[in-house]
Amino acid sequence: MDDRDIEILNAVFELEDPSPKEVGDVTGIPKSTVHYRLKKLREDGIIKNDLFAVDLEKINLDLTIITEVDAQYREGYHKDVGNALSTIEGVNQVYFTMGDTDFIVIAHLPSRDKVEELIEQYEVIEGVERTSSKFVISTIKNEPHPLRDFTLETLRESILSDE
Amino acid sequence: MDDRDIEILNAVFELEDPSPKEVGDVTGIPKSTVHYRLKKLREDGIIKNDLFAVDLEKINLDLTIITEVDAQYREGYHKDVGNALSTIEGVNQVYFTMGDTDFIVIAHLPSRDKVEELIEQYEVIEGVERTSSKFVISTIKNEPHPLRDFTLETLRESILSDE
DNA sequence: ATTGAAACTTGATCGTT
DNA sequence: AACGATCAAGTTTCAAT
Repeated sequence: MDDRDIEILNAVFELEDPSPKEVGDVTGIPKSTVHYRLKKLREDGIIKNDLFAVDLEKINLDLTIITEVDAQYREGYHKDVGNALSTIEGVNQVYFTMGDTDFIVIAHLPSRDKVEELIEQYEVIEGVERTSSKFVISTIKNEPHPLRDFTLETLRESILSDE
Repeated sequence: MDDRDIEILNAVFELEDPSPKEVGDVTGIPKSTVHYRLKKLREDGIIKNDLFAVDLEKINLDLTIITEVDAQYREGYHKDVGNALSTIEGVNQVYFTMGDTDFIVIAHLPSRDKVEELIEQYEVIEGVERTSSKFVISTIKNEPHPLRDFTLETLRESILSDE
């Protein structure tokens, strides 16, 4: 992972639909070299192809619910409760956070009358003690490519730091 | 938007690196038809090409902070505060939620000593009254393709409902 | 690890139904 | 709107450095 990889990554995330040719055109690096580097980045698990983002609004899945789930502490329960939460239909993100034993869960739903159902599913998980949900009125930002949230300098620092 | 589109969408999100050929092979729909349909879905803004997901851990951006930001209510402040939050480096998701005038903000950072800095930036925004942050110990799930969180039946119901 | 050139695959177009 | 045939374009491979 060197400066050249970062240059390529940056181009990949700036372009909407990157390809060896496009990245090559933008960076001036020959496309066969870009191909070689991208292959390596994929092999190393740093990036994976994952095409197409969806506009949730357009398909009626724009109801977003953010829930704080408290669970009682027990050996291994982070994982068990976390996995149980992860497999519930509509659940998109599950974070296990510091402090009390709790989770932040973000889910999408097609309609408001499914909300009760969803929360019920959270509460029925063994170990879960309390849930507290918020409706999202509007999603102001949701960037599928976190790399786009950073400047090139920050990326360089962050990526090259642990070599 | 019909059943055939849903079939194609489903194949697209099941495959890691979809293409007219692959989708055609999987669904049995001729690739020229798949091409035609995908083009339409793109034109309608339902999907957009957005290649490559990153493993944040591998590039030292795996520190996640979830913050609840309270702002005092004023005409148009939802938008102003939301936009201000959105442009802060590292901020990945911003939700404006129901109830009190508040936001849920998810950010990624390269290191813990940048956290103070981040929160400081939240608090300096005009109208922001209070922030409360949680460190994420582990990200149990974060699915870049929300469609993968649903069964085909739910998708069908949800997508076809508003025609 | 890099790259120019060759070989091959496939995405995109077109014309017909 | 669907799709078979065609072609231009891009991806991938390869050999030399």
